[in-house]
Amino acid sequence: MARRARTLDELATLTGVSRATVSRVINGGPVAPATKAKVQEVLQRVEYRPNLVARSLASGRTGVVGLVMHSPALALFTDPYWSLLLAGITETLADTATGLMLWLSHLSKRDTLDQILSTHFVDGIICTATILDDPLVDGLLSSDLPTVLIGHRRHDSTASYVDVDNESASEDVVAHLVQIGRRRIGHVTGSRGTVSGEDRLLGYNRALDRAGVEQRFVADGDYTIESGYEGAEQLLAMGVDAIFAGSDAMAAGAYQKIREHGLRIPDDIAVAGFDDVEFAADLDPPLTTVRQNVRSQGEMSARTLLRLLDKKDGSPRRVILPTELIIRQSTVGGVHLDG
Amino acid sequence: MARRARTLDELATLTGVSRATVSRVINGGPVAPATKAKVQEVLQRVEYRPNLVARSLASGRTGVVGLVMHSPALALFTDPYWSLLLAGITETLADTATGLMLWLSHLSKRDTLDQILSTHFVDGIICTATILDDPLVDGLLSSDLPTVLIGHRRHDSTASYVDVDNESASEDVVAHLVQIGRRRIGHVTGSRGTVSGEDRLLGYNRALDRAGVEQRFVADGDYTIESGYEGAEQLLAMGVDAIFAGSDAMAAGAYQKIREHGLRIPDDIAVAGFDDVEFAADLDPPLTTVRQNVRSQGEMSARTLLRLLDKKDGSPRRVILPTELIIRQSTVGGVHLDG
DNA sequence: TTGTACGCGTTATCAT
DNA sequence: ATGATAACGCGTACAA
Repeated sequence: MARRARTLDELATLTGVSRATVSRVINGGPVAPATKAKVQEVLQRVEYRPNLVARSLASGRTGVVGLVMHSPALALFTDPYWSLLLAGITETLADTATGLMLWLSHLSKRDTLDQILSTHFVDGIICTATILDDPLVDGLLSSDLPTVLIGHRRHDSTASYVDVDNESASEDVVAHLVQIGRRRIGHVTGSRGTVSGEDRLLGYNRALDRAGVEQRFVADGDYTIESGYEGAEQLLAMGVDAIFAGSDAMAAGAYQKIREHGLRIPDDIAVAGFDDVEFAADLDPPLTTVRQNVRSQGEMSARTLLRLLDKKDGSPRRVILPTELIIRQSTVGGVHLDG
Repeated sequence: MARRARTLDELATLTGVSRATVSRVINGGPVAPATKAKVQEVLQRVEYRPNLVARSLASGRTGVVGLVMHSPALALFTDPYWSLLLAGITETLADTATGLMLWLSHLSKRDTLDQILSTHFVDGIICTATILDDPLVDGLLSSDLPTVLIGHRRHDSTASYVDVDNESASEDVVAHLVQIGRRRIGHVTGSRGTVSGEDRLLGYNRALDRAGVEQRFVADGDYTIESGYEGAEQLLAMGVDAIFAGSDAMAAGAYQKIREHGLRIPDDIAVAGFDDVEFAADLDPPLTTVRQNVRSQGEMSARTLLRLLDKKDGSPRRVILPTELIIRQSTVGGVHLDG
């Protein structure tokens, strides 16, 4: 076994050419075929591994991107949303041998921002943006670090993001409830102040506006099963005949409350959710909901950032991923839609 | 607002001292109180952020550690084991402002190893080691990169690891089954070839050895609910009066099969699991199992690596975390233990 | 106490 | 096509 060469200089003396030439062989510069072959032969033998830190210092690029997932720590490790996102991102990055640095929500936003901006370890950042006004997001956008947001459509002309159209999707759900004859439609909101929560509420209102329905029944939730349970309580007291929950988890909570009241789904109360998580189809009755492909949101965010880094035009890129209304028995009972 | 200074040199000219002195102020070298104050005053104003890449190249350390989680991608984002581990690790690292680079299982082990070893971006590695013979683990251990293994007790004198004593814990479970009068005790193993699977099987055998019980009933599983269901089928055919499943998920599968056979738990068949996942206490009847604190395994692995990096003595550190036998109704029925 | 100067391992810009 | 050589930004002996 040949001793492993650690630096370009060692390789240079080993091959008898200059360090610059070895570098060219590795990075694909103009080299004579003969010397190229000679150097490559040595390269095979000595298991040379370029020092990426040195390379970064010289080239200004690291081949590593950062991922910021700032959310209540508990949700981060409970809600499949985050792991699906991570799955999509890491998978895409692996294709291009791009490394990933992770910032979770253990630090304050201020500290996280500081760390990211001083760490010149990353070429760009993917940042989940769940709340409306986020100093971390603002800080990233006003820095010169290429950034892609997930879940937040910014009106800033400089921002790149990947998102789903929560508002339109919610509008579709509520329009569906109207179409099946419901008029007293309640909404358990997602967490107020979050982008998705507010947008879904907007969609609810817009659908009713368009349908000419005036009465609104709104209870604030926070995406948890419990808040769905409690929100349903409030809405039932108002005499609703349908509940659009801002998440499937809250819909599950509503199911429980509705059942406790001795009411039937959908005969007495139609129920719809949002997310199409795994258990949505297993509920009794199966839940009408909105499918959003979280994993592909992760993929797209990574792809978007890579493109941003690749071409040097800093023009922002915006991606709105499609959603799909999944109609199940919680709104249409046993009725055959196409019958 | 003052323009932000980007380098030590800029700070030097800004303050009128040399770059070295500025560096000393930042890193705590010997500096005269007067100049120190002067420099710090400027430091406040200009939002200087040290370039960690350059610092790394000069100092040889990066302040970043790597985490390798190589497992079937599906399990990675389904099984709470991984997210709990990640939670413990990231939380601990955040305390010391240590960064985290993540390698998931999207690349082959060979490629992953190559990436890690050439990336001089990390000072050390935390690596989950689930299977017995893992080229990735071997590669890391034979490199000069400080490495902490999770879930794998290596006999190599150089290896550091954090693990639970699967063998003893399993022995305790089976001893408990013996103690409540069972003699035909079956075991649905975890995935063969994995450290935990093999160790838990060893514990099963050791307990029966000690109890003088000769008959063994073993069905191979793979930690999934389905394999527990099928393993129970085999064991029931052998006429067991107790089933020790290598995981709670498999125990849940066994419950289902036992119920299909019209048998009662624990009256006809006592059942025990391993992990004490969330749903274990909610099963009917609640499941006797082994609690292992996965989150603290994550914490300890991070702490161990940090210590390894801190003190320069390369002496390996081994941590075996305690487990706890949680006795519930799936083995003892309604009997009061202390009654 | 402070400043000078070298080194870390690359990439990139010059000449040659 | 190739080889010096200057950055890249910082730490740190060493000298002053």
